[in-house]
Amino acid sequence: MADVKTSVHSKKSYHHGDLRGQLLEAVRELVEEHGPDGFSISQACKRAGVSTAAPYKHFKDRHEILRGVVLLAMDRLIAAMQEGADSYPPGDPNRIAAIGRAYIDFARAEPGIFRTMFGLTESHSEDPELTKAGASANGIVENVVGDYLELAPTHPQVKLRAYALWCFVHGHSFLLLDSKHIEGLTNTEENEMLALVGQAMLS
Amino acid sequence: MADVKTSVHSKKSYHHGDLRGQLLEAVRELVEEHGPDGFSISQACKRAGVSTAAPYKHFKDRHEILRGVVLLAMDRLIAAMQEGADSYPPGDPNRIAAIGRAYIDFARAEPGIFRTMFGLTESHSEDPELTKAGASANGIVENVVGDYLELAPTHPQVKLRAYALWCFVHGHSFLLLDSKHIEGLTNTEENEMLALVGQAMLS
DNA sequence: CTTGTAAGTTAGCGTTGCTTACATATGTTT
DNA sequence: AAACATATGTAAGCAACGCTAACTTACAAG
Repeated sequence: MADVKTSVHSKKSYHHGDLRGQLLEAVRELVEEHGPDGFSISQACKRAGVSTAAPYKHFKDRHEILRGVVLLAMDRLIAAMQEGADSYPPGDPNRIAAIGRAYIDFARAEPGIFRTMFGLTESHSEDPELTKAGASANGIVENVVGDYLELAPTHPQVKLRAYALWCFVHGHSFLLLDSKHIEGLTNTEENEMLALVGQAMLS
Repeated sequence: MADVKTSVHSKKSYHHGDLRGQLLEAVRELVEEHGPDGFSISQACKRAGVSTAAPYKHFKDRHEILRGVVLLAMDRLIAAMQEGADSYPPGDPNRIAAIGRAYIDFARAEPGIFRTMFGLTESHSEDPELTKAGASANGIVENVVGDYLELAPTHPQVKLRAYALWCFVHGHSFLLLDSKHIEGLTNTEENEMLALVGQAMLS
């Protein structure tokens, strides 16, 4: 029982090592296992090995915990998108498809978290950090589209096309999770569709 | 208090008024007011003027109530889409944009319900009625696209393009709710984008 | 050593989802 | 009409949950 926290330091300090981080991880797992609202603070506490009152030393309420989880997920998603983009040289149309694929792959790999990220009723247009993260993701797409069209990322046409692409990829990701996707859509067909839409949107 | 039930007559409602319907309506209102998970059975019971145990004579559990609310919303959405399509003659490209606009307008008009419809973690690919409703909505789009392309609605190319359009509209609707939409996107610009995407996807 | 503060604990309140047992209204049968 | 079966409501209560209050412990600085 006591060996859990010895991972951090030698002393058997029955003050926790990194409870905040462990809680975020526990909630992330629970959300992934049981859906956006299938988790409870109690369960997360049980996983972290603390009492149910402990989290309130680190988070104001349930919502703030979820916010933390979503922020970390945003970082992962943005990193994946950027990585996808960086796997092709600037101007290469494959860059755009790579970003879309990273987005879709993330939704497939972490459906619970993905749902949570875009399911928060409150705080989405309010929270500055979340807004900033969203803008960051949007910026990646705009940069790549701008490179391709050889226009500034702030150009209205670039922004509109980037947004249209985002709509498509986002919608597809969500429909995938709801199993509403077209029957028998193979991976190659999906890639073809991505390419087709990208092509259509950027010509 | 008692006059509520006198409205209905004999055959349909045995005992009191139409509690099932009243509960569905109460939950719909609550979901719209407080978000997909901001409602409680207790509150709905209070609105319907019954005890908290009454709903369980009509619904198995909380989830089944939500399912009923979502099914009714599906009917409304499908009706709106069909109405949008019917406002233009077959083959008219405006038909496609009209369906998309109906979809988006629904999301804007009933954001809480819209979120709920596509936020249910379980039962989406499982529930036959929901699947059927989803297929029905999909069918509307496929029919219109098929008419336009002068191909059968079951033609692979029709299905793929219809799906791509749906992805776009669905994604845009969701991003709208999350206030992630492009800044200063006017209605006319939105319509232009709809037309542009429709054009691009159907050429 | 004393003391302040950060980070845990226990105990408990109010609400929720749901169940069990009981009460009542309605239609059908006799 | 009386009895029954069924549909539909209530009352009471349990377990789990979010969150708070009050207390306790550990560490670190003076």
